[in-house]
Amino acid sequence: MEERSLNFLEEIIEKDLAEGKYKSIYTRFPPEPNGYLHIGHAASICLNFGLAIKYQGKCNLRFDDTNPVTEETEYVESIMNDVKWLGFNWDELRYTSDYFEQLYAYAVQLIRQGDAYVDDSTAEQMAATKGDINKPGTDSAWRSRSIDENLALFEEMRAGKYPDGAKVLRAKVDMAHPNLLMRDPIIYRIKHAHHHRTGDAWCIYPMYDFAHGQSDSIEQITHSICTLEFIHHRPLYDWFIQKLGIFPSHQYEFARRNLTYTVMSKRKLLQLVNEKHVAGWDDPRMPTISGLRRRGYTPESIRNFADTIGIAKRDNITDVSLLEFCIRENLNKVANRVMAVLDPVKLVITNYPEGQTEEFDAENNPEDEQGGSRKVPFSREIWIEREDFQEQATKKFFRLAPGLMVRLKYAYIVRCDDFKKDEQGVVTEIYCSYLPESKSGNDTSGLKVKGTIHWVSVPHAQTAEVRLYDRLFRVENPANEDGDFKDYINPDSLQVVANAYIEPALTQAQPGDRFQFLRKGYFCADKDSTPGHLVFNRTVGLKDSWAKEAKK
RNA sequence: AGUCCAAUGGUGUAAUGGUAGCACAACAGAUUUUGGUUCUGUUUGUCUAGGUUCGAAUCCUGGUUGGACUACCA
Repeated sequence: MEERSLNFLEEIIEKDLAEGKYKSIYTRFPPEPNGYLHIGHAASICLNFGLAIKYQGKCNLRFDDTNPVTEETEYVESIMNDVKWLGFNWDELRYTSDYFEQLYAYAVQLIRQGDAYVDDSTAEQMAATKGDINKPGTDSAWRSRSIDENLALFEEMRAGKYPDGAKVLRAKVDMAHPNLLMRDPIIYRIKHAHHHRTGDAWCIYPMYDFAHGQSDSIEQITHSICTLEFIHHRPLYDWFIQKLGIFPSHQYEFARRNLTYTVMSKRKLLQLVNEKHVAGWDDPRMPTISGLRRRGYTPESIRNFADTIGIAKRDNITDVSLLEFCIRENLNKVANRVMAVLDPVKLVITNYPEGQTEEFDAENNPEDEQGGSRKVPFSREIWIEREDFQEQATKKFFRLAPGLMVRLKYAYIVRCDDFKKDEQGVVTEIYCSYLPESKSGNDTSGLKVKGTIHWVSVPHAQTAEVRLYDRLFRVENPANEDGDFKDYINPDSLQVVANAYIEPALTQAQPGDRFQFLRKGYFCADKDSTPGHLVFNRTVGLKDSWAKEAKK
């Protein structure tokens, strides 16, 4: 087992455990069901569930559903699905809405203690009396209502006597506090809205600040981990726990994870979906977990990525090449190799008898001794990749050009003798002769060739649609650029190859199956596939040192 | 401007007063029936100025830079 240093949360936990502050730890992953989870959430999921596993504690999945206007059951389902797919099991499935009655009682307690009051101010009036960063706020005219009046009014709010916005319940903290969140924050507002779980039972809903900490407390969460932007909420979080005298959960913050060449805010992702810049939340170009899944990413690779980037408290933007490294590393070990030609040109082996065919053994995965092999048919005419031929070989080009030899993977060495072009100058056929004694496995030719290329036999070829995905944005950090982030969308983020040629064995592929298309990259059969029409998504290309060399 | 948070190679992250390390990326080479994989090597870093100390990335002070906060969102 590799010795790894602790991150700052593990240090806190080990200290708490060592000092006997807690017998075991309890964490939670608390998404609001108002969108799909993305790779940043995946890091948070791995963190919260991972800590619980590492320290033999527990971790809940809790939906923070206090705003009925934006939340939907569709999101609840996708979130549960994503967490499970990533490989985690929650101890308890909870909803903040489970606690509405308890939260209401907490609010009443605060009123009785003189720590909360009903305010009739409008939103504008409240903003005007809030003060700002440099200026203290001023007390609301309703701040000194009697406890009995507050109690009665709050009950009426719940009973539906008032329209949206007519009244709010506020905590009585300090209107001059340097932390704006402590200037008598709103804790309940009136919303005559249908809730995805409680239906029309309520017309008042608690605010985040009056729900999150209390929910943590109810669930006996010991370490409540959230992102940095909530750091200013911590004094309020602690204030409520202290005033209510409930289980003291503690909040800890870490920096949210960012990735280059994408956006990570739910609002922006929702825009991409609604404005049809992508085909949906699970479009393979999206950084959503469902998008990555459809793209062909494995749970293991995402967990490994989350582990590798670690956690800290400083702003960050991780290079997407690290994510790509993680999926390549995983797929290299488990994905079967197959041959597919994406941009075909015909190669004729002039000295191979017409009508003759052969079958070669092809190993499924050189990285896996148990991977087995399959048969690949061969004939006089084969499809090869257009980029594997040059009319005049540039320097260091180890593939086909007149006079040059390559090995056809699993088959023979061929020498290029000639080629044919059409009126536009496009190469239409390449003529080669093969060396019968160079047969793969018992090559007695004594020849060494530098290049090996993939191919598909023309009469045996099947077709498939192949979707070549690239990064969604042209710039590293679209959210930081001037103007609309959507101006930086990469127009070539999807290229569709309508008719790629694939070897016959591939027609057995089921949606979700992952392969390495030899020399091209890793691909995943898409859910759009039908028995007669296979669709493959490119997960990620292979590292391509020739592409770099060719640019020089 | 007030409060809070953070500053370590191109990127991410370690070193918890004692040799600045790891991964990705980049570069060079070896191996290779994938220009893949694997292996070897190389380049690049402690924001700044003081202070404490035998010794500071680490502790202290000032500065600089970046971020967060002024929703009846979470």
